[in-house]
Amino acid sequence: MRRRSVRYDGDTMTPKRVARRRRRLDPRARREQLLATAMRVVNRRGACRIEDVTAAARVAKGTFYLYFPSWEHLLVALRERVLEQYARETENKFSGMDQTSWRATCEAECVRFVDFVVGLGGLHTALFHGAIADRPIAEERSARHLIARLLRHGVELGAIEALDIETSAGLLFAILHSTADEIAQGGNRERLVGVMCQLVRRWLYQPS
Amino acid sequence: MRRRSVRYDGDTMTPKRVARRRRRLDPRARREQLLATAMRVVNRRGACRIEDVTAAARVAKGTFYLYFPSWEHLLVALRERVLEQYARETENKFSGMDQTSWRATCEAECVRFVDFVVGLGGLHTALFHGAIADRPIAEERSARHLIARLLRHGVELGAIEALDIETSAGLLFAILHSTADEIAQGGNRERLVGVMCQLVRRWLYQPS
Amino acid sequence: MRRRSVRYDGDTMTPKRVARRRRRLDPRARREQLLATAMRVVNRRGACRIEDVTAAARVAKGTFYLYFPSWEHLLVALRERVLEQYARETENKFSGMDQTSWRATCEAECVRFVDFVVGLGGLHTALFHGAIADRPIAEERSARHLIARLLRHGVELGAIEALDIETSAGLLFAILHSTADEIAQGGNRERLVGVMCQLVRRWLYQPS
Amino acid sequence: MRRRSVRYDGDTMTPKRVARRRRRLDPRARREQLLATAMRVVNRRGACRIEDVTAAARVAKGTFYLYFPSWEHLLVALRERVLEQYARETENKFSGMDQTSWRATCEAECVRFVDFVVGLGGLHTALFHGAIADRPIAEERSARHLIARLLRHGVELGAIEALDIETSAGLLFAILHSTADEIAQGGNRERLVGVMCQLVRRWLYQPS
DNA sequence: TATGAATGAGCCTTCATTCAT
DNA sequence: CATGAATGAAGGCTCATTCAT
Repeated sequence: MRRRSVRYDGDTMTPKRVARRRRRLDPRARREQLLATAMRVVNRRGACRIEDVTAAARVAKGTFYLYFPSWEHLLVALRERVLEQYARETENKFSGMDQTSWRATCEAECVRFVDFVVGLGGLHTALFHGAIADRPIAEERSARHLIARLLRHGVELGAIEALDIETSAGLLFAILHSTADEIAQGGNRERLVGVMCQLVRRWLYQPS
Repeated sequence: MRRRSVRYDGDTMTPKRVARRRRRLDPRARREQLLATAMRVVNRRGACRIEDVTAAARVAKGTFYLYFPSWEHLLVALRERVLEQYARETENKFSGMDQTSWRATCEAECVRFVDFVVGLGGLHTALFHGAIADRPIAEERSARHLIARLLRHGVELGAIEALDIETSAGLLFAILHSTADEIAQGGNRERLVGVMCQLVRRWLYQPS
Repeated sequence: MRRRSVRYDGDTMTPKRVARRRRRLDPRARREQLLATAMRVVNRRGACRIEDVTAAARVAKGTFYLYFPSWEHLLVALRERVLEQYARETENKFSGMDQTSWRATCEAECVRFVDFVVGLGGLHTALFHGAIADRPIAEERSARHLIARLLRHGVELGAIEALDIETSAGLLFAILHSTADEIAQGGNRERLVGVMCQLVRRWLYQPS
Repeated sequence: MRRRSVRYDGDTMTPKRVARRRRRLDPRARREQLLATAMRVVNRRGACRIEDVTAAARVAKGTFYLYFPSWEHLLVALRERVLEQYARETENKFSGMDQTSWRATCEAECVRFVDFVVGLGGLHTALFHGAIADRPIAEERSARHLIARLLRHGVELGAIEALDIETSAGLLFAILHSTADEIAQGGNRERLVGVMCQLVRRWLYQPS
C-alpha cells in the first residue's frame, strides 16, 4: 500500500542516483552460479547468510531474490541437488549379484557413502540438520531409503540374515555418518573405515 | 511469525506492567537457579533466547549477565553439568566383574545411555550440536571417554575381543546416539533398543 | 505477505522461462499502449508496482523507462488524460439555456461527475490522493475549475443566486466526491445520489 | 531456530563491543513520548517511517519495538487518542436545547470540527486514509456517528426537517472535511467557514 | 528500440548486550 | 546485587532504476 519513497529533486522529478558496478549472465547460468557458490561457501563455512553467498558470487544481494524467494528455498534446491548426485552414482549397482559379490559391493557402498558425506563438509549440517531438516525428503532419495534397499537386497540374496530392515538401516546410517564425521574432523580414514567395515561384517553377515 | 508475548495487551496495545521486586539471593543460589531454569527450559523447548530463561526464572534480563558473560557460557556450564551428572551415575559400576556380568552390565549401560540422551530433550541439540558443539569437552567427562573405558574394561576381562578401542568407542557412541534420536522422534523404544543390543552383541562379544 | 508470482515454479522452485520477443512499435503507439495498460491496471487494482504495468502490457520493465522517466511521470500523464477525457465530455453542454434547463443540466452534470469518479476505481486514489496529489493540475482542466464554470453560468442565467463561486465550487466538488466514494464502497447509488441532489437544490437554487 | 550470530573472539568468548549514547525513562513516559513525537512528526510531515519517529524522539530504532509491535499499531494508538480527545470535547453539549439554541450549537460544532481537522495536519491522512484506514473504528467514536447523532437530535427538536440521517451525515462530514482541507492548504478561514455555514443552513434548516 | 538481469538504497524486525537507577 | 529500558548491529526482503546486450 505504502509506496516506496524514492526521493525526487523537488520539482524536476529527477531521481538522485549513484555509482554501480557490473553485470549480466543468462538466468540459468546465474542461478547455477549462485547454487554452485552457495555449495562451495556452505561446504566450507557452513555459512548461513544470504550475503555470504552473494558476496562470494560477486553479486548484489537483491540478485539472490531473483532466483530464490528465500534462503530456505536455496537450501532445498541444494539438498535436492546433492541427493540427486548421490542417487545418480548409485544407480544399477546391485543387479545380478550373488552372496559374495553383494557383500563386497555392500562394503564398497558403505565406504563410498562415507566419502560422500565427508565431501559434503558444512553442507551436511546445513542441509540435513538445519532449518530445512524437517522438510520431508522425497522418500526414494533419502539415504535411509537407499540403505534399506541395500539391506533388503542382501537379505533376499541370503547374504545377510533376516533382520528388522528399517531399524537397522537407521543404525547403519548412523554408523556411516559418524565415521564420516570423524574423518571430516581429521580422524585417520583407513583406520576408521576399517573398524566400520569390521563392524558391518560382524553385525550383518551370516556366520555361514 | 511467532509473536512475542512480552508486552502488549492484545486489544488495547497498552503496555502491561507486571510488578516485580528485587529479591536478593545468595550468588551461588542465584546462579544455581538460572542454571536449573535454563536446564528445564532448554530441555522442553530447545529454547534459544536469553529472555526465555530469565523470564522463566522470574529474574530480570540483566541479572543473567551477572552470572554468565554470554549465552554460550551458560551453555558450556549446562553441558558441564549434564556430563557431570551422567558421570556420577556411572561411577563404580564396573568393579569386580567377570565376563558374564560385564556383558550384562555393558548392555544395561548402553540402554541407560540411550535413555539418558532421550531424557535430555532439547538440551541434546543445544549442548551437543549447537553453537557450543565445537568447544572441547573435558576429556574425562566425555561420553566417548566413558564408553572407551567401558570397552577397555571388557577387553581386560576378556569379555570382548581386542579391538581399536578409541575408534570403536566413537562408533558405539554414534550407535547409542542414533538410537536415542530415533526414540526421541517417536520411534518404538523396545524395538530400537532391541536391534541396538543385538548389534552390540554381534559386534563386540567374543564368539566365546 | 503477497507473494510475487513472477518467477518460481511453485514446487520445483526452478525459474520459469517465458519467452518473449522484441516487438518494434511506433514510439507514440508504445507510449499509448503503456498509458492505456496502466489506466486499466491501476483502475482495477490500484496497482502500485511498475512491473505490474509492464507485465500487463507484455513489455519489458526497461521499456517503461524509455517512455517515462519515473512512475510519477506516468501518474501525471494518466491524470492529464483522465482530466482531458472528462473535460471533453463536458464541452458545450451549457450553451443556450434558460434557468430551468440549466438546473436540469446542472443536476445531470453532478450525477455524471459522480459516476465518472466511481468509474475511476483505483485511479482515483492513485491520481488524486497519492504521490502526485500535491502536484498542481492545469487550472483549466481541474474539476474545481469546471464546477466553478458551471456555477458561474448558473449565476449568469439567474438560475442560482449569487454566491462565492470559487469557494462554493470547492464545496460542491467535495460533495460530489464524497458521494462517489460512498458508492464506490458499496453504498446505494440511488439513495446517495438522491440526497446529494436534494442538497444541491436547496443550497443553490433561487427560492424563485 | 537459527541463533543470531554474535561473534566471539575465538577462544576467549569475549564479545566485541562499541560505544553507546544515552538513556532511561519510565515506560509509561517513554511510550507517551513516542506517541507524542509521532503525533508531532506525522502531523507535520505525514511521515511514514519508524525511524523518522525514533530519530525525532532521539531514541534508538529498537526502542520503538519495545512499545509498539509495528508501525500500524502506533497508528492505531494515535487514532484512538485523537478520537478520544475529540469525543471528550464533545461531551454533553446537546442537553436541554430548543430549536434556536440547537441551530447555533450545530453551527458551532461544525466549525469546531473543521478546526479540529485542520489541526490534525498530516495526521488526518495517515490515520484515516492510510494503512489503517480499513481497520474499524469503534462506532461511537467515529466522526460520522457523532454527526449523525447531532442531526438526529436536530430532527427530534424539529430544528431541521426529517431526512436520511445516515446519508446526510456522510455528506456533512465530507463538507466539513473539505472545508478543513482548504483551510489547511492556506484558504481563507472566515470565507470558507462562512460559505460552509450558509450551505448547512440552507440545506438543513426548516424554512420555518 | 527493446529486453530483462542486476543493482542497492530503503525499510522492517529481532535480540544479545549494556548500563542508569 | 538486581532491574529492565535502551541500544544498535544483523539480516531479511522489496522494488524503482540502470545498463549490457
